[in-house]
Amino acid sequence: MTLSRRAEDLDGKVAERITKFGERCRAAGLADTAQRRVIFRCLAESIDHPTADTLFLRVRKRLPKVSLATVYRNLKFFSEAGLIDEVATGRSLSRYDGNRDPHHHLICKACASVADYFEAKLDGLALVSAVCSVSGFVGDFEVHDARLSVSGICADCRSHSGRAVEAAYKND
Amino acid sequence: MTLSRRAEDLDGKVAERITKFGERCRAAGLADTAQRRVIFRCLAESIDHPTADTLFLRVRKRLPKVSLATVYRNLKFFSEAGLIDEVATGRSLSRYDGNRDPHHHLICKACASVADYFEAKLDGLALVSAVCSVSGFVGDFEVHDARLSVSGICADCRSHSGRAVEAAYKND
DNA sequence: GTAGTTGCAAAGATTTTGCCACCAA
DNA sequence: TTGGTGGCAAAATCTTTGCAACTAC
Repeated sequence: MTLSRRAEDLDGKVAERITKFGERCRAAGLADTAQRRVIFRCLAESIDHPTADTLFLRVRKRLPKVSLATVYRNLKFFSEAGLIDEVATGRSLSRYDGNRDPHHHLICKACASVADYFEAKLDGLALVSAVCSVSGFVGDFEVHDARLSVSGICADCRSHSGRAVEAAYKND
Repeated sequence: MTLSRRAEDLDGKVAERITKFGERCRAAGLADTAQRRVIFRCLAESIDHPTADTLFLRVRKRLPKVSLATVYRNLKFFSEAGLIDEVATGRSLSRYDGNRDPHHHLICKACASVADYFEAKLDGLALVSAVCSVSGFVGDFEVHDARLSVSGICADCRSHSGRAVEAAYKND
């Protein structure tokens, strides 16, 4: 596994997201700054749903003077503007996802890593449409999105008996 | 809405969980102390998936001398022992759920409140078996559980245009 | 020019830990 | 007894904020 998305993705949707970031930013009332472009690009190119701190380390490689506060601030702005998602992991550390296309998450109970899980059959199972079947509401709750959170143990933790995969990423 | 579960639940599964807590605790190698019983009981009787701090305030009503550290420590122990769940919310504040029966969550983007969502058609077992049609694995990932995280805007936030429901609970 | 943005440092919030007295087994 | 547990306070970690300098529009 690498830190970057698969090549076929990079040439497609990810590249498009990065290209359109500037206009999406302005549409949200946010100035199009160098820091924001790099923060978004680093997140969009990551497949590991990084924490703010992990992303900061990656951003700093391209923008050595960037501050952690700027990363935190903009992750929050992006999230509020719907440009990125905060991942629901059940851990207190916030993780972010630059891919807002419908997909699910595999969350490791041992190392808290998060992997994407695309499964057309589940969309076919009508999970999301079942949830939103009544005009986008469940009772009084206005449904925006429904995702699967699949929890268990990732391959790395099973083979290394609990050693945190995260460790490898921390040395960014 | 109240802070306690519906009466028909209280007389049933919730009461049973509380009754069996002692033996479940010892089975997990944890001593059966007064603090642990109250912490678990307060969580099991809550329907709002409280944060550690909110739960601490409720526990303190029954055990005035309890410390916040004890609540944090035991929530972690209970979670590791599989007695409770940490709720995946996409916010940095950890929330806990004393109900480990299969159910889903409605997570408000505005106030971060979490409500339960029971739907027989989408019950956890059906999801798990759908997800891991091949012997409990998705690729190399060992699946333990699969839940829906439904995000959107809760009734309170829609009617009060964003006022945090949480505020009501904070005054425990 | 002006409003919005950044970096820095400091503060705030959340969670964990060390240590000794105390309690359950 | 005796190892596990709890309370307290301090530390560690994570996130937000105030402010002066800088930048996009």
